[in-house]
Amino acid sequence: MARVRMRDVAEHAGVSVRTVSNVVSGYPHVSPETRAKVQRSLDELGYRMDYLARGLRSGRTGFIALAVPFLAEPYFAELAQAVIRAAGRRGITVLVEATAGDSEVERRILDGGLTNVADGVLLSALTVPAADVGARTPDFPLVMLGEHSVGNQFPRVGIDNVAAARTAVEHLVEQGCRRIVALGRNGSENGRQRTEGYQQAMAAARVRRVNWLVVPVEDWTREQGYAAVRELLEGDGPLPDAVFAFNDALAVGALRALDASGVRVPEDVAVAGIDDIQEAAYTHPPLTSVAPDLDVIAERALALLEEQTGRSGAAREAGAPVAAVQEATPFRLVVRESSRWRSAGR
Amino acid sequence: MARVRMRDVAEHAGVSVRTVSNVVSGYPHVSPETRAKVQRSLDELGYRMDYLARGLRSGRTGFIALAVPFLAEPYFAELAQAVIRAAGRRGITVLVEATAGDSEVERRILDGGLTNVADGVLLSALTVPAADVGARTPDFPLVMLGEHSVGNQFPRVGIDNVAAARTAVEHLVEQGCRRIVALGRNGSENGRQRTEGYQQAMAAARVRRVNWLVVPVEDWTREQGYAAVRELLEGDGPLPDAVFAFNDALAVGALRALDASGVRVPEDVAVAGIDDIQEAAYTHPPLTSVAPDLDVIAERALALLEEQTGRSGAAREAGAPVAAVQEATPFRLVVRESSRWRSAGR
DNA sequence: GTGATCGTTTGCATCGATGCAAGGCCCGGC
DNA sequence: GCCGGGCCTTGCATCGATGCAAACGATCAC
Repeated sequence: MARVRMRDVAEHAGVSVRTVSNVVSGYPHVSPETRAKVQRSLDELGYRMDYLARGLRSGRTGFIALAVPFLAEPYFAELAQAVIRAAGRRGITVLVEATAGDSEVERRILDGGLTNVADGVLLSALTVPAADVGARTPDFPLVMLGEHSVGNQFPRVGIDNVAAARTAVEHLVEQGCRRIVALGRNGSENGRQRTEGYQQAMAAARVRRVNWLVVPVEDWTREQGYAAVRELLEGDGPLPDAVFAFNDALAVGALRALDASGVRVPEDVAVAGIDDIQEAAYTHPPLTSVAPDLDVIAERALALLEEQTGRSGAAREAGAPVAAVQEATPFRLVVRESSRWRSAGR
Repeated sequence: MARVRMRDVAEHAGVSVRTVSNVVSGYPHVSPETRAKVQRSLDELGYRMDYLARGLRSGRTGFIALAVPFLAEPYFAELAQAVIRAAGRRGITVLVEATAGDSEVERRILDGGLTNVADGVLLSALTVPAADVGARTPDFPLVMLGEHSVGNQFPRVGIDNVAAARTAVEHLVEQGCRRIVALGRNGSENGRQRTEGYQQAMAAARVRRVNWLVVPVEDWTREQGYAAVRELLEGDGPLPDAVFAFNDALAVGALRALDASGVRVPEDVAVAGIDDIQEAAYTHPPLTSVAPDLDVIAERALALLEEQTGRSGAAREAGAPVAAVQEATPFRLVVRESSRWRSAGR
C-alpha cells in the first residue's frame, strides 16, 4: 500500500487537488457538500499530510527546535516536557537537540543550522555564545530560555535569576542561618546572576563578610555538588550552617556529601536549591527549592516565537529587528525539610 | 539576506546545479578542481542544505523519531540522550515525541503518523498497542525499545526483563533477605516479565510462598512507589525485609516512604531497583540497581532501523516482512548501600 | 436586463533538491 | 583512424503540497 497523496483523494472524491487542499487546511469558502464528500474520501483512504512537501512550499514546517545542553539533566528534561506539551496544544512538533554544552554546537544553531527544518528555535544555552555571533541578528525566530544572551539582543524567557537566588538566601537567613555557602559559580551568566542574588541577600541581612563564601564548580551536576561539598567539609575552615546551591542537581550532590560525612540536614546545615525538579521532593531530607513555572515559560516562549514568525515568517525574510523582550516568569519558593532549621528543633 | 540555494552556488561557481549536488552529497566522480571550486563557493556563500527539499525528493529525511511516554522520567530522558548521541554519530537528527503513555497516541505512531518526516521510528511504548494495530506490519522502519509488542512481531531492543528482575532478586536473597516485596506490577508487558523474574528467583531460592508479595501500582513513578510502600507499612501484615522495585523511580519513592516512617535502609529493609538512573547514586542510601547499557541499546536500535531502511527505504514501499529480531542487550548489577545488608552489620 | 459582487472551484507554476539517463570528452586498443 | 568505454558534467522531470489568480456560476443592485 503506497502512500496516499492529495491527488489520490482528489480523484476518489471527484474534485481537484486544490479543493482537497482547501478542505484539509480549513479554507472557509468550501461548500458543505463538497467538504463532506472530500472528508469522506480523506477518511476512507486514510490520507495523512506530507509535512515535508507542505513545508517546502509554504515555508512553514510545523516544527520548532528545542536545544538544551543535556537532556538527561532533570531540569532540562522537565523543561523539554513542558515545551512539548505546550507545542502539542498548538499543533506544533518539537525537534529536540542536545548541544552537550558545546559552544560550537550552540553557535551553529544560532547561525541558523536548524532553520530549514524548524520554524523557530528555542535555545537553552549553557555557554554564552561568542560575541561575534551574538552581535548578529538571526534571520529566523529565536527565543532564549533561561540564559541571557550577550547584550540581551535576543528575546528571552525565564525567571529573574537574581531575584530567585535572593529569595532562596533570604529564606535561609530567616531560618537563622548566617554562614551560608553559595555553591555553583561558574562561567555562565546565570551563575553570575545567582551569585549576585546571593550577595544582595547577604548584604541586606547584614551578614558579616567573613561568613560569605562562594564556591565555584565546573558544571551544575550532582557530581560537582558532591565533590565541592566534600572538599569543603575536609577543609579546615569553619563549617557553614547552610548551603545555597545554584540548582537542584548541585543540591542533591551536596546532600549526598553531607549525608556521607554524617552531617545532619537541616540540624547542622540547611540546604536549598533552584529548579524544584521532581527529584527534589524525594531527597533525604526533601529539598527546599525555588520553583520556576515551566508551563508558563514554555507558553510564553512559544508565544514569542509566534510573534516573530508572523514577521519574518513564511517568506523566510529577515523582518524588522525584533525587540529583544526580556520576559521574567513567575517562581515560588517551595519549603521542605532541608531548610526547616528551627522547626527541626535545633 | 535570503536563503542560499544550490542554484546560487552553481551560478557563483559557474557549474550546474547538479554538479553542486554531486559535490555536496559526496558523489565520487567529480574532478578535484571542480570539487574545490564548488567547495569554495559553498563556503563563501554559506550554503546550508534544505533538508525538507531533499527529503521530499529522495524519500529520506535524515530524521528518526523517538517516542517515549514521558521525557521528564529520568530513565526516558537518559535513554533519549543516548539515542540522540548515537544518532548524532551517524549524522541523524532525532525528533522526540512524548506520548504521555496514551495508547491512542502510540497507536497513531504505529499507524504511521510520523512516517512522512522520519525515516524510522523508535517506540518506547508504555501500553501494549491494541492487538488490531499490532497485527499489521507497518510499512516503515520501526523498532521497539524496551517493551515487547504483542506477538513480538516488531523488532525490539532491550534488556531481558525476566533475567534482569531475577538478577536483582537473587542479589537480595544473597544478602539474606527472604520476605521480598515485588513493587510495580501493572498492566504492562514489562511489569509481567519483571514479576516473572521475581517469581523465578523466589522459587529457585525456595522461599516459602507466604513470603511472596507482589504489590501493584498504576505508574512506575516516585509518587506511586511512595504511596504503595506507605500503605504497606501502615497495613498489619509483617514487615518485608526487602523491596524489589520494578524501576528506580518506584525505588526512590519507596526509599522516601521508608525514611519517612523511620525504617532504616538497608538495616531493616533492603531496596533494589532497575534502570540505574543517575539519581540512583545519590539517594539515601545510594540505590542498588540493575543497569542496562543505554549506549548499546541506542546503537543496536539504530542499526536495526538502518537494516529496515535498506529494504523498505527510499521507495517508501513495504518491503519483505522484517524478521522480528528480539535483541537482548547486556546489563549489570550495580550494588550500592541500599542492599548491603550483612555488610551493614545487622 | 446588465454589470458588479461574492462564493466556490480550478489550473498552473513553484518551493529546492535529487533520480535518471544522456552527452561530451579523453583515453587506449585494434 | 575509428570505435568502445570510463570519467565528468549536465538537463529535465519529479517528489507532494500550496500561492496565486483566473474562471465559473449565482446572487444582487440599479
